[in-house]
This record gives sequence, structure tokens and C-alpha cells, in this order.
Amino acid sequence: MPRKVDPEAHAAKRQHILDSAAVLFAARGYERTTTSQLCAQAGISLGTLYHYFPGKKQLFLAVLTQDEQQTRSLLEELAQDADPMEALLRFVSHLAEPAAEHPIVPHLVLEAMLQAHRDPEVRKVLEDAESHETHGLRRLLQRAAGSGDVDPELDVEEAASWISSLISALYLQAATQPEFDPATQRKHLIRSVRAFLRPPWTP
Amino acid sequence: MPRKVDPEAHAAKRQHILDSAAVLFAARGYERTTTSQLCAQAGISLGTLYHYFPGKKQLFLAVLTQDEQQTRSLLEELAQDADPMEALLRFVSHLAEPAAEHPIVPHLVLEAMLQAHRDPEVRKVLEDAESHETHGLRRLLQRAAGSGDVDPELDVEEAASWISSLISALYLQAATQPEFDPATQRKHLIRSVRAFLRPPWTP
DNA sequence: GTCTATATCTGGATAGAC
DNA sequence: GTCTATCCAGATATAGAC
Repeated sequence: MPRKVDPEAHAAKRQHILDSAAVLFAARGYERTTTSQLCAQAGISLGTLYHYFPGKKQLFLAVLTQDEQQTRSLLEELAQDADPMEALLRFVSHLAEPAAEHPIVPHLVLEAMLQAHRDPEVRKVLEDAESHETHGLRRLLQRAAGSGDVDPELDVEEAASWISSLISALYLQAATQPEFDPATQRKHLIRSVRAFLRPPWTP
Repeated sequence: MPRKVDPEAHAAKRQHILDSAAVLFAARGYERTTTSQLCAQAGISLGTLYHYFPGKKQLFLAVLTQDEQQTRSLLEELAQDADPMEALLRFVSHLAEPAAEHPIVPHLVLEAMLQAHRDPEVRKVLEDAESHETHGLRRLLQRAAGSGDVDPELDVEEAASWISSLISALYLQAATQPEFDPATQRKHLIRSVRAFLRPPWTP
């Protein structure tokens, strides 16, 4: 038998703490979530929490950074997609997906955005995610620019940034107006992006 | 000479405190802004603060509600505008204006949005503002629906809500990406709204 | 590794002199 | 009306037994 089964157990528990924390941070915000609430939610005690994380802030950062990788693979795949416009819209759709799947994500994202402009560490984490997201958008947009679906007058960088903020709009609405169906919102988002890019005079 | 010059002085000082507080709440958020910081910014002492406001939270609410009236008059005016689509776009532009004029407003709005879903009182304040804004949008959209500029397939309520969230998108971007010129963003917003509403097959 | 007990600090709010 | 001094609750983080 192996000498150390601990590592897996450790990782599992750590993940459990992360998941519990995400719920609370999303629901109550960073500042209003206390360490004892975090412990209660995870079913552990204060000492244990500090055994797994050096402090509340590091825990928060860990929550934010946990699933950051999965976007990259899709981006690679889409880069070689046949139809550029199709690829772009699929990427947008992908970025909007978490908002619909996990109701807590929008709140978490907004919370992070606000914290970002007060705390340098949070800012860095967010900027990294945002930049590589916008970078992906720009590349796809660049390619799509050849087709007749995109207004040649548009500045690519500006357009990418605006589309990025359209996605944020969906997150905002998901967070603040839960009465609207995420699927419908996604439909509107896609319609908006397509219509925004299209030349004014018609294809 | 009048017996009581106090009222004006009182109002002036109260306003001064409100203005100072707005800056801090926008920059640091509600929770991280301490009462002593509020006092320092306003150049007063703790006792004085509590003389003018019953507490930190009431001060925050007062900041949020202070300039809420001015939208109504414009709405009345626009309701009788000749060109419905033009009126709608002007209203949208008007709602987006504060984001460009006062750099702190976007942060304040976002802060309020997040607090709203944790604190019932904040929620009520925001809901009132939001509802009468969306209501205005709906009315204007209803009128514009007659013209050929609006896709008859669109659900008016859904569309109004989505446009509202497009405006929020501009606020979000203003708050998180100050490197982008607000005027340009406003241009994109108008383009987005117009394009979103237009029938897909072309006008 | 996990807990309990506790140290330390900071925040909002109050009391009461001037 | 304005200030200073202070109270008290609650937060993060640590110490150290088990």
C-alpha cells in the first residue's frame, strides 16, 4: 500500500472548502463573509481553515482562479474553425455559458470586478483572465473581418472590447434580474453581437 | 434680518458631506469605507457626522437617492417627440450620460447593485429607479414598434430589459476599463441598440 | 490534522463637555 | 452644533492541546 494517501484527501478537502467558500462569497460578498461563516459552511473549524489556506484573502483569490484553464483549449479549437463568424459566435456563447449554468457565478464575477479596483492582487487575477479573453476575441474578430458579415469600418480592438462588455452585460443581468431566463438572454446576446458587427446598410 | 439662517447652512453642510461620501463610497466601496474616513474627507468630526445622519447606512442611501428626479422631466418631454426611434435613442443616450460626465458614478452604481442583493433597503431604492427607467424604455419602445426600424418579432418587455442591460454594460466598462473613451462607448451603445432592434433581413 | 480558547485589533456608534 | 473620549461588538488570526 502506498505510504501517502494524504495528498488526494488533502486536495479533496481543499476543493470542498473552495466550493463552499464560492457560495458564500457570491451570496454575501467578500467583506461581509466572515471566517466563521466560511468554516460553518464547509463544516470545519477555524484551525482547519487556516491549515489549508493562509488567510481569507488567499482563499478568495483561490476561488477566483480555480477554473481558468478550460477556456484556452476551446480557443485553440475554434482558431481553426472553418466559418470565422460561426467560430466567433460560439466563443461568445462559451464565455456566456457559466452565467447560465451556475447561478452563483455572475455574483462572484461582479464581486471580483469591484474588488479588483481596490486590491492589486485581485486586479491582477482579473486582468489576466480578461486580457486573454479579449485577446481571443480579437483574433477571431480579425479573421471574421474578411467575411461580409463584419462592417469594415469597425475598429477591431474597440469592437472586441465592446463585445466583451456585452458579455459582461449578460452577467450583470443574470446577477441582478434572476427573473429573466438565461437562455433568452443568451439569444439576445448573440443577436446583439451579430447585429452590432453587421454593416449598417445590410448584407 | 431673518431669525433663522441655519436651515440653509445646515442643508449646505449636509450636501457637502454627501458629496464627500460619494467619492469615498465609489472609490472604496461601502464596507471598506470607515466612518472616520468619511469624516476626514468631509473635514468634520465623528460627532458632527452623526449629527447630520443617523448612521453610515443612511448616509449611503442618501447618496444613492440624491439625484433621482431629473430623469422624469426628460421622459415627459420625449413622450411627445415626433420620431419614436429618435426619442428612444435620445433617452438611452441620456441614461448613459452620467457615466461619462462623472467618473465616480459608474463605481457607485455597481456598488449599489451588489449591495442591493444583500440589503433590502438598498434593493428597494435601486428597484424604484430601475423600474421607472425600464418603464420609460418600454413606453418609448412600444411607440417605436410601429416604425419599420423595429423587428415586429421582438417581445417588447424582453427587448426593454435587454437594452437596459446594454446601458449597464456601458457603466461596467466605464468602471472597469477607464482607458476607453466614454464618447466612443456611447457611440457603440447607440449602434448596438439600433442594430439590435432592426429586423434581421434589413431595413 | 483538527479542534478550542484566546489575543489583538478595528469598526460603528454613544456620552457628554464645550 | 461640534468636538474628544470611550464603549462594545465582532472580525481576523494565532497558540497550543489533543
